[in-house]
Amino acid sequence: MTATLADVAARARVSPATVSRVLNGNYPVAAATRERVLRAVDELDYVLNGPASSLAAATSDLVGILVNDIADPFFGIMASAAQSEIGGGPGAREKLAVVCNTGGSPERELTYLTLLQRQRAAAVILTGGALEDPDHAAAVAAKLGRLAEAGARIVLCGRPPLAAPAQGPVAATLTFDNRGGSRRLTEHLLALGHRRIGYVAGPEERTTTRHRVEGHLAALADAGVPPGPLVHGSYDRRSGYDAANELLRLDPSLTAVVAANDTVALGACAALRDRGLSIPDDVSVAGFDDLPFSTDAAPALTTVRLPLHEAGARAGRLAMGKEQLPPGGIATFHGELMVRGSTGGTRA
Amino acid sequence: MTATLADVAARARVSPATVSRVLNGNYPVAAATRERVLRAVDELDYVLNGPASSLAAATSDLVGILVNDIADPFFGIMASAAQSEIGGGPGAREKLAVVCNTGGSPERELTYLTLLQRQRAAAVILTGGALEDPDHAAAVAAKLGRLAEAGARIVLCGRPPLAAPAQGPVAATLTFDNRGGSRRLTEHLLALGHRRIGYVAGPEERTTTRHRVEGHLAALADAGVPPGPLVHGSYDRRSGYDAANELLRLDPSLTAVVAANDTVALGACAALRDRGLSIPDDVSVAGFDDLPFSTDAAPALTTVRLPLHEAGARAGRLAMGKEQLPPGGIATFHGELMVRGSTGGTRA
DNA sequence: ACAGGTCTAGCAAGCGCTTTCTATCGAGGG
DNA sequence: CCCTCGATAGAAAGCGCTTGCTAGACCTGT
Repeated sequence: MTATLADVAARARVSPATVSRVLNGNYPVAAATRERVLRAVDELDYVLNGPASSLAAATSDLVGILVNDIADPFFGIMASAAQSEIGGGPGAREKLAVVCNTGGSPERELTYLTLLQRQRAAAVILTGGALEDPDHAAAVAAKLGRLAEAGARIVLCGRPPLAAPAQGPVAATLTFDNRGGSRRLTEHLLALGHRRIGYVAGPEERTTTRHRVEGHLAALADAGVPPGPLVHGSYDRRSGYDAANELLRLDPSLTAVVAANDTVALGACAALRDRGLSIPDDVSVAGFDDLPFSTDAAPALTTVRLPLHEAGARAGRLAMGKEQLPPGGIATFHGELMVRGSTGGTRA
Repeated sequence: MTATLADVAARARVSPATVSRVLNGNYPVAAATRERVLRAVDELDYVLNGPASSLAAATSDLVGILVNDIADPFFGIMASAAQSEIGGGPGAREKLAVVCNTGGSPERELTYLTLLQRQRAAAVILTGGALEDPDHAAAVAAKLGRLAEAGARIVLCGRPPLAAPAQGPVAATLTFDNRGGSRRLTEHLLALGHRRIGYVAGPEERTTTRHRVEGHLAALADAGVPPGPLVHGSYDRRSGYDAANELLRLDPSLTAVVAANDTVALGACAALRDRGLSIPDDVSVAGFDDLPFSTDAAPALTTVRLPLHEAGARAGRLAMGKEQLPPGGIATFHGELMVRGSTGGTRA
């Protein structure tokens, strides 16, 4: 049926061992022999049997990238960047970077981790906010430990480091300074004169959500301004729409709304518009992440730009071992406040 | 180091064969024995060795989903839908749905196909427009043939069927009626009175690009309206921005611009705004796909909604064999015209 | 001319699992 | 009460590849 190593060997009149070595290029083979083998490979349309190879070598060339929502460009951008660093490593044996969509479900996250462990993945990148449930965190930590033990390089990207003992197996952690970015955003609003600011938070129990809320509250506290209403929701447009309405119900005098991310912010904008409120004249709105479309909203969204591409690329490189961080090292990426049309001064 | 089947067998005081059978559940095993084995698995934290298993069984549980741009929600939505159908098939052995980002590069597409073949993938889903280069098309067709031969189920989603002989190995093809959708969109513009319509096309040599252009031209031809300027570009916002400027340079009297997709349309809108033109009063703009953010643009984008989620889910089911199409079957999804604020009548 | 290197290539032993074939044990049927 | 059959479990032969070790062949330097 399909050609095997042995077939190639026979055709090239060498031993299977030699073919394997030509293919892996990690052992001296005379140029003439190599040539002959390569020709045979070509003529037979030979394709290495991955499972067999992985079994014998006890490693595979799979690299898993876990994302919470593949339909969200926030993850798409990071995954894309990571993948391009992993794909065609020159010289290195081709790796297969695959993205796994957990959909934010803890079970699926664990399932994927198990499947990757089963495949003896060479590396695993976990992106985006982590769930704060202690049980789940422990389960993930345990799995990661198991994976690392089996030789996988673990990289966290856009999520905080694991608690002390569990962080051990993690090769590198890239975090976003969500707290700081959020704080600067709120400071911007305060500087514009806003005093009644509503907050549309992301899903509860997520690190990202908590950090952004904390930054917001810290800015308010520093300014001696009491926090406005806060409601939680998922990271989608609909949730932003509903939340904005709820916020306004809780406090009709709001002059600004800060959202968990850009998508949610756009939903909030829609709700405000539907109520006949003008942005930013009646209410200012701000998002987070600075996804590509934020600039096309009406008005363009004030938000915090996160270096998603850069972080993803770095994560990819770390996963490939192309770059090192001090073991268990942590690098933090900071956000940049992008002031645009959706925020403005309060009416005097 | 890591526990193996044999370890589990020893602990459960049965043979490896029995453990394997319990795990695969396709052979009668006495309840008591099964119980004992399961306990041992648990106690040892045993995780099946994927490569070994795939090697012995000559199949794997990998399902590849190829996308052109993972950062583009167009693909993200399809991939997400497909993945959720593949993920937790109840009963069935857990499959690992992985998405591979080709970045639109023909080489990477082929590389991924080879890697999936190497892994003995159980199924492969190719999404989005295909390159029309005959050499590449032939190479892809050949690879797909090889994959199918090795037992992989092939599903095309959002791309036209392969040319006659090559379509053979393809289990199912889901196409979008890009031509029809595009035609209706242009008809809408014509009905509004537009006669000078510029077109921002996608990358050349892509089926999607060609079909959308054809639909547009067909509508114009039917109405006896001469085509306006057309420029090609990639599927990103920047490209839309540049193209719109170019279009206006070619014909300053344009009253409407149709874009290859929503992202491009938003770029075009930005360009028009920067030139001080009002949408839709001076120029109408239309997109394609109806991605979630199109509705938040200013003004909201008139576009053609494609049932991305539905198509992706169907593709996932087909890939899993949960659903059948007549062999080599083709299903076509139609787009729905969404008229919103970005298009309006021409000034009388 | 010979001992000691340096290069290449082959042998063969697995890697951990699946699966066919065979063996065993009881339980009915004759 | 012996034999046959169904239900379970085990033995063992691979699946296709990698790699440590060994074996020639050839080249140095002395």
